[in-house]
Amino acid sequence: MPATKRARAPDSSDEEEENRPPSLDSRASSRSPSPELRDDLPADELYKIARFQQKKANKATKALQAAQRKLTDITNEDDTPPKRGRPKKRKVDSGSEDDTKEVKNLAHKFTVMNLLWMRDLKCTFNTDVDEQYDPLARWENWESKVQGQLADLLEILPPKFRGETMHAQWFINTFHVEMGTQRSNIANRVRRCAPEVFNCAATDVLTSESRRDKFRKQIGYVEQPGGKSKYETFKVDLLHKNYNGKFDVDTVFRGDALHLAFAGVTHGPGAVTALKASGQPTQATGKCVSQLWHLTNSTPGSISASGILARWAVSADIELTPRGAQTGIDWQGDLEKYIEYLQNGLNKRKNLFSDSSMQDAMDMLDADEEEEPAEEA
DNA sequence: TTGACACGCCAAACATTACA
DNA sequence: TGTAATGTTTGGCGTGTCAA
Repeated sequence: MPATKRARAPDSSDEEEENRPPSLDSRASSRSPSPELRDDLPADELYKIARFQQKKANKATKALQAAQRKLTDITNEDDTPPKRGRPKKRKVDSGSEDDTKEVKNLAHKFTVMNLLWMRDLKCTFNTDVDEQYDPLARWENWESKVQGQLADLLEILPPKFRGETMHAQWFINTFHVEMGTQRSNIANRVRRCAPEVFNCAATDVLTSESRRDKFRKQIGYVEQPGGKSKYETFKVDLLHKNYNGKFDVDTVFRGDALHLAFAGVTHGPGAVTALKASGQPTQATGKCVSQLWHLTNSTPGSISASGILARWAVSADIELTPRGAQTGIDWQGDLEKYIEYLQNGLNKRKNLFSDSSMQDAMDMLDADEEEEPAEEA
């Protein structure tokens, strides 16, 4: 076990704290100015007011439900005085063995196929669905991001886990822990595959310094006038097929490294070698997650995660954290921008794609006439 | 048919940092 | 200072392949 000193990366969610609505605080909504209702208001204004009132009602309901859950927690708590020393781990509540196993599997799949990181996971699970949530406005603010996460979750959760079960402590904890484990596993795997993926010597990716020296330009590092430097989000060599120095809608998310990283995650390290040699990821001899999860198609989340993992694998960062401790790259922010970009592209193609490969998804995006994303313009 | 082997998943142990 | 949170590593185990 290498005992490397590690500086805790600042949580990228901190930045969002200011924009974060106090969703469980009913007093907050009463501070907000209420739109004025008049007879001569146009339909779209009336719609806005209806949404505003609906949100207020939802907030009040949420506050009540949160209070009820808290009361239940307190009631269930053991009231014996705490003993000295490290307390024994208590099993508060738990699902059946089969349910727990299923939740673990769902969390693993969700991490790879939907969101590598979730914003405030525990809050998301305790947030109630906003019926007025608009997927097209998902990335506008913190609240809609949470609703987007919730929508993603509800899409993958079987009916038996929706409702009260997904508010259960054992369920949230299991999902949380397993997302972390899965992140760690795939990060470890992708980095192990890095020499194969990037056609380089093992020593090139061995240390933070060697990766920085050899690959930082490929993952978006640019020097700016005045001695400053930064990492680009979209103008990144390895995201593109045959990168020509600028963002290209025809080749972005087509980089070989993305395909290889995705193959490594879903079919195992052996598939990376096979994909490079024959163009097809061979079937792993053991069980691979592709089989376990019955994967039939890629998603904006999985394509974005492949982009992040491919970049991170050859970055100077030692750990896969929301914000890189060595590079300062906001990995979680970049991930969300990728998903936003891909989803916007897909929404313009009638909201869905059911094709069987990442290539097909990219082909659809290719046809899109979208120019360079606004934040990179 | 069977045993050896390769491959990949997973959970537990461990390390480190942040925070109360 | 103790604990929670987060991430890494690794050994055990399950599964598929192949040769004898």
